[in-house]
Amino acid sequence: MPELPEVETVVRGLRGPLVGRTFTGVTVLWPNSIKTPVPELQQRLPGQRIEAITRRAKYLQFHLSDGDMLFLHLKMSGDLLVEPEDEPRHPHVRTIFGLDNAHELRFKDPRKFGRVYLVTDPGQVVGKLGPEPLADNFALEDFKSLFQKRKGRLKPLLLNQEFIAGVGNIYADESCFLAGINPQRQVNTLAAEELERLYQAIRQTLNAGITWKGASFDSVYRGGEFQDHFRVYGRTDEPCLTCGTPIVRLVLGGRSTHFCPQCQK
DNA sequence: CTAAAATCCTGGTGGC
DNA sequence: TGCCACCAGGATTTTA
Repeated sequence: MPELPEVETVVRGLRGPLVGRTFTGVTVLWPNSIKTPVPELQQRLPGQRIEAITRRAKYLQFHLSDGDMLFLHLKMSGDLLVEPEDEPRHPHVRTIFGLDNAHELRFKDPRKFGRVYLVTDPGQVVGKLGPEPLADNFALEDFKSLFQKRKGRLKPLLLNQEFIAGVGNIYADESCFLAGINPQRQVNTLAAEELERLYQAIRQTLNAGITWKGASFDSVYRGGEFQDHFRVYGRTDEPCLTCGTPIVRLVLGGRSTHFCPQCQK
């Protein structure tokens, strides 16, 4: 559920406490989450300083002093905490990164979907991702060109990270509503004017999510307030805020999808 | 090629 | 109140 705005919020919160710190060790409590061989991770990470923390799609990127990149993906339920090493750990902490200031970076992840990668070549992790929708140089024409030769329904395509990066289930539904486009639409039938509305809607929705510091609910990520501004997501059978028609829920591409059948054509 | 289904997981929910 | 079946959901893998 952490999507682009939630991950961006986490990244911004971690820069202060972590940039300039040096890792001292790694404790792995749930080995399935570590996508680099654990001995290699434990051998290479200690001694590396955090030069910068950035975001790509829904990944956190820790730029390290030896040229390595540490990637963390929060997936469904992940969260990151910086706490004093003598403070008791929450039982859902799965990986512990020791720091040089008697603190620890703790990867808390109840559902165990989160992932950790340490690589020299970032392309191994993020090489196939589509463009960042909020990048300054991501223009309307770039967005339109993504749809060349594409088929299928709109919703699954928006969730495809190789198509466009960082959009997840919530922001896809909210963007379709704002654009007035039914998520079931075949993308090869979208008019230029509709693509323009969708481009603006995606950027506007993601920016709103960042402004509200992401969405918090279902005991997942906490701190943001975007959940109070959902127009369709999770509002099944409730009246559309524009026209009063009950919001419809159906499953598209295996994901719950919410839309107003009156406002979205 | 597209598309759907299965997979990984567990806290929360709804039914009884 | 307690038990339990069921579900969400990002990304990957498998099957159609």
